Amino acid sequence: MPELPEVQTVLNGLSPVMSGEVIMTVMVGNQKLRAAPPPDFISHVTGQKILNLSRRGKYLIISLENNKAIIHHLGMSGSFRISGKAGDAKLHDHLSYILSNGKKIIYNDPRRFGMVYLTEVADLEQHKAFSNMGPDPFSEDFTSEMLFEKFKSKKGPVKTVLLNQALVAGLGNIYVCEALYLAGIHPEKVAAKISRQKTALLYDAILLVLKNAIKSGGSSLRDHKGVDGTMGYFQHSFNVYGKKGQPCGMCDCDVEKTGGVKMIRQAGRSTFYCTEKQGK
DNA sequence: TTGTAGACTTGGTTCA
DNA sequence: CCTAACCAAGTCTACA
Repeated sequence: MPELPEVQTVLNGLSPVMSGEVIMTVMVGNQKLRAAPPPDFISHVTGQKILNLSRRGKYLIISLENNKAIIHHLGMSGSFRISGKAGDAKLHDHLSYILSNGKKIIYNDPRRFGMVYLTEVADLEQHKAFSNMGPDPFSEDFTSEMLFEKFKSKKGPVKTVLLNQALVAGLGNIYVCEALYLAGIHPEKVAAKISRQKTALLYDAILLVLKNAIKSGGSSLRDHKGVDGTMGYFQHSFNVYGKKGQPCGMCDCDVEKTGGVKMIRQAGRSTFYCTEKQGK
């Protein structure tokens, strides 16, 4: 499911239910996730009060009273749901927390690309999930000028460069395509050759598309749902993603002539763009 | 060092 | 209609 807006949606749903509660019981399935909970996970987590939940890039962080932090990554298909009753197990449930308020928080992940780590809160920045991670787009460290500076040394296409979490954290295939469209930048443009002015437009576009997607509860293409099962609806606002051959979102040209949104392949991933607004 | 392809895994969609 | 092939929101590793 998860680029930044989807993870934020999950966080917004889980936080009010989990914060301040005590984890009474933890159940870990035997199917291996990409990074399964460590062997001592259950003993360190059980009986602990949850201080708060937060997000860093595409990771969800649950901070506990014993100064441990649970780090969740939802991979490609992970989701959380909140359940009040027993006997509602589903295929691909891998981990569940039963809280002092009686709620059951269940992590489900068909493709098992998800990751669960446990670390000390004080060591979070040094953890391998974050040690090489760029700033969160909503942090003060992420600025237009910083983006321009980072681009200077990048010879690769801007689309691929933006997917690198070490540059800025949280962008994935969908929102990179959408941000480049809003900024009017061709996805194959070499990052180092983008002007300061264009970079400023891109910076604004990234923040705008992420904010709007969060407002919509993320994008529900396949697996993403809110914790109460509701679907995000930002996919209805896509301008180019998944719209091969169709008119782009702000289209005012003749699709018969232009062929509509173009799809290409970059570094093994699909890229969508408008030849009229972003160039050939 | 940097950039790209491949692997991981399951399931939904499309097409012969 | 059934099946096979292909594709997918991410990240890590292995090469060129």
